[in-house]
Amino acid sequence: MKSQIESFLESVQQVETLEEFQSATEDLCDILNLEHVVYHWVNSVGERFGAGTYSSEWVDRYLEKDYLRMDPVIFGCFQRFTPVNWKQLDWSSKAAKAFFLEAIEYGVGNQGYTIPIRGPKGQFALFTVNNTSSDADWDQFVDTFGRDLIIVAHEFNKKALEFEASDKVASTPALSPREAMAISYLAKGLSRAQAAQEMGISEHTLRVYIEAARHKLGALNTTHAVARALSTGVIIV
Amino acid sequence: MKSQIESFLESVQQVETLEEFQSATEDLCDILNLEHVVYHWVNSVGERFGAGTYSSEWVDRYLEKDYLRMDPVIFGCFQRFTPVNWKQLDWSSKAAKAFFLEAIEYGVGNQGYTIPIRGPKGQFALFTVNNTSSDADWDQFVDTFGRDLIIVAHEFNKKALEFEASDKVASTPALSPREAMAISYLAKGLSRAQAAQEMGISEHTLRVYIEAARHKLGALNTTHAVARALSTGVIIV
DNA sequence: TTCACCCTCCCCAGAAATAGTGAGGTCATG
DNA sequence: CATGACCTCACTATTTCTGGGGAGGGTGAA
Repeated sequence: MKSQIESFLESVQQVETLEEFQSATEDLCDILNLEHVVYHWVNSVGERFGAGTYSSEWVDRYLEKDYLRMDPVIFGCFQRFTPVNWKQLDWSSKAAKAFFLEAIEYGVGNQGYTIPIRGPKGQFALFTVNNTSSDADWDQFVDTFGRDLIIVAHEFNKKALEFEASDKVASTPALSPREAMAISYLAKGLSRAQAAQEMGISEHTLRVYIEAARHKLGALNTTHAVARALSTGVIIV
Repeated sequence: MKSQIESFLESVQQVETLEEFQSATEDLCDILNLEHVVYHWVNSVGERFGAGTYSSEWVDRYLEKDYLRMDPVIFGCFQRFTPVNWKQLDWSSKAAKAFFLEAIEYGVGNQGYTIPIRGPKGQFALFTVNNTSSDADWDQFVDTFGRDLIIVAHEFNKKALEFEASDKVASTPALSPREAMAISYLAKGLSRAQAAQEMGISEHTLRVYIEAARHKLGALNTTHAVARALSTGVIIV
C-alpha cells in the first residue's frame, strides 16, 4: 500500500484542473479504503474551494447552517499545528454533540483525522480523512499512515495554491529597501518621528518613503499600506 | 538510511530540552552526512529561538547585520508554501551576492534546501539543510530526502511549539466580533469615519472598538494593532 | 551618456487620530 | 441575580498624519 501512496503522490503532482483535484480525493479514498477524503480551504470571507467525497447534501447543509463557526474540528485545528484525531477534540457542548450526530446522519464516518495546513498570507486549509471504524482500528490506521497523510496534505495544498496563483495575476509591487524598512517600522508601532530617528533620517524623508510605498501598494492610507505589505509578504515584521 | 531517519524521528519525539533539540540537529547532520542542519523560528519582536549547526560567529554576524531583512532565503520562503532549493532563489542583487559569499566564508555550504513552516497565530519558522556539493548531487539529495525532510521539519516545529506553549500560557488576544470587524475595515484602508458608517455605528463607538483592540493586542497605535492582528491571524482581510 | 529610480532634505495648512473619562443597555455564565 | 464582557453613544484638547509643492546628489542599466 505504501507504494500505491507513492504513485498516488506522483499523480497528484500531475493534477491541473479542479476535476482532477476532485478525482484525486476519490482515488485516495479507494487506495486507503476510506469513506471520505476532503481537502478544504477555509476562508472567513468566502470559501475559495474545497474538494472531497462528502455528499453535496452535507456540504450544503454545512454551509447553510454556517457550521464553520462552531465545528470543533475547525476550532481545534486553527489553534494547533499537529494533526488531530477527532476523538481527541472537545465535543462536550450540546451544539457540538448535535453537530456530530447530524454529520453521521449525512454519511460522515465516526472517525476522523484532520491535518491543519497553513500557507503564505494567512492561508488556512484542512485535509481530512474519515471512516467508520472502532477506536482501535482507527488509531492503528493513523499510526500507520499519519506521516504519509502529512505529505499528501502538502501536495494537495501545493496544488490549491497553484490554482490560486494562476487566478490573480496581481504583480507584487516591490518596495525599495528604505521603503520596506520604513513600512516595517510603522508596522512595529513606531510613529513617523520614531521611525525616522531609528533610520537616522529626517521625518520629512521618511514621509517620502511612506508616500512612495503607499502609491506602489495602491493603498489609501498608511494603515492600509502596512496591511497590504504584510499580507503580500513584501515585508516581514 | 531511511530506517535511520525513522529512528531519528522517534528520538526527536522524546526531546524535552533545548539542549536535546540542539543535539537533534547535530544528529541529523551525521545521519544525512550534511554540513549544517538548522531550525529557525523567525519572529517579529525578538527571535524566539533557533537551533542548529551554523557557527556562532555566523549567527552573531547575521543578527548584528540584521540580515533577516534581506536574506533571499527568508524572503523566498515567506512567500511560498513549498520547500525551496537555494539555487532557485533570486540572488541577482549585489547585496544578495555579497551576503551569499560572506555566508560561505563563515562556513555555510553553497547548497541549501529550506522548508518554510507556518503554525498557529502567524508563527513562521524555517528548517534548513545545507551542504557543499555540486548542483547535480544536491538535486539528487533533495529528490531522495525531500519528503522525509518535510516530516522532520514538522516534528521539529511541533517541539518548538511545545516549548513555546509551556512558556506563555496566556496571551491569546482574541478580539470580540465587532472589534475584529473594526480592525478589518481599517486594514482595508477605510478611515474611522468610513468604517463606522460601514458598520452602521457612530465614529465614537468605533473608536472604542479600536482602542479596546489596541489594548488587547498590546499595540502602540492603530497601525500597529492592524499589523499584529494580521500577522497573528486574528483577522483575515 | 542619459534616463530612471533611489535617497535625502525642506515648507505649510487642513484633516485625522489619540488619550482620558464617563455612562447606559444587553446577554450569557456562574 | 450578579458579575463581567460586549455594544452603543458623548466631549475636548493635543498630537500626528496627509497631500500638495520643490530640490539636489547618487547609482545602475540601456
